[in-house]
Amino acid sequence: MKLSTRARYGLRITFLLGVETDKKVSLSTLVKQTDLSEKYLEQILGMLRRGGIVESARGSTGGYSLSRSPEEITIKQTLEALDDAFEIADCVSGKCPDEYCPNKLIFKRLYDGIDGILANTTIADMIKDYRCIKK
Amino acid sequence: MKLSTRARYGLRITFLLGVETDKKVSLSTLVKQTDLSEKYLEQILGMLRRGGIVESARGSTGGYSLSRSPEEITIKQTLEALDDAFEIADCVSGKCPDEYCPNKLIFKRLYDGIDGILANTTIADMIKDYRCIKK
DNA sequence: TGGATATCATAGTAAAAAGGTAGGAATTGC
DNA sequence: GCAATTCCTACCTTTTTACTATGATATCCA
Repeated sequence: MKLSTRARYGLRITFLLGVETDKKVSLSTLVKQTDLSEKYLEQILGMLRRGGIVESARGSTGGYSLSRSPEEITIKQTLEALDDAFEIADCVSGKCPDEYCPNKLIFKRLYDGIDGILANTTIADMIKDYRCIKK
Repeated sequence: MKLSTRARYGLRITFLLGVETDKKVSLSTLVKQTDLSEKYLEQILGMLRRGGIVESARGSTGGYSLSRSPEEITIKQTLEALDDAFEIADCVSGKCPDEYCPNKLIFKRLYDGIDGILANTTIADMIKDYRCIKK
């Protein structure tokens, strides 16, 4: 039940792009801000792009930016783009072979709790929170 | 963010023992009820015992039983015995090197949500839920 | 038009974790 | 003493994680 490091980095990157709304930020700039290797970061950005979280522009003045405003990007969407399913167990998605699985209800409850938080928190919230603790 | 299979099995075993309160259940009986290998099950039961969830009696009339009543065993305690930390990220436990980590607040929120559910649901609740869907 | 500066796609790889298996020792009841 | 049980722990195989590395492709601009 841990989040992958990729998910954590990805969330952080999305946050960084959220702070710079509407500006294209190049990979090399993000490398400086995160201390991650260029290639690894690139891979994570690729996932975020394919997941519809970020947009990219190629060429010498290219870079990355959020595909929507931070208010419209939920943490759930971001984590999903990074392949982090947060699907506690197969019970929840109905793949459980056992119709009367005793775990089913508790897992469902847990899933709904997590889902509610992730789906109702956006990148904008992260930014707001951050500005709050920085003061 | 998936629960380990060990955690799932362990929870299920705890549930099974909860149904048979105060009776000693032997490993071989549990094998029949779960379709898991004897040795694997034994390992899981060992963790539950060391975690204070189940008690065991050796010898030819031995077996396993819950160490407390189902009402007094939370899902959280059970999962902890099975090494499933559900500690989303190090941020939460204060091991984050970055004092102003932008992920910190969202992860904290998530952790608290999960923790609240797990700490307030017991094996007795699982049994009640189960009897409910069985009807 | 060519080269500098970007992103894009994907293969490879070392280390760790997950998911078991296996062998044998210790305990208890009869 | 012997059968039935739990206990301890080393080992093994497969999958996943967390990167690294290589090269292709696109765009701007002098």
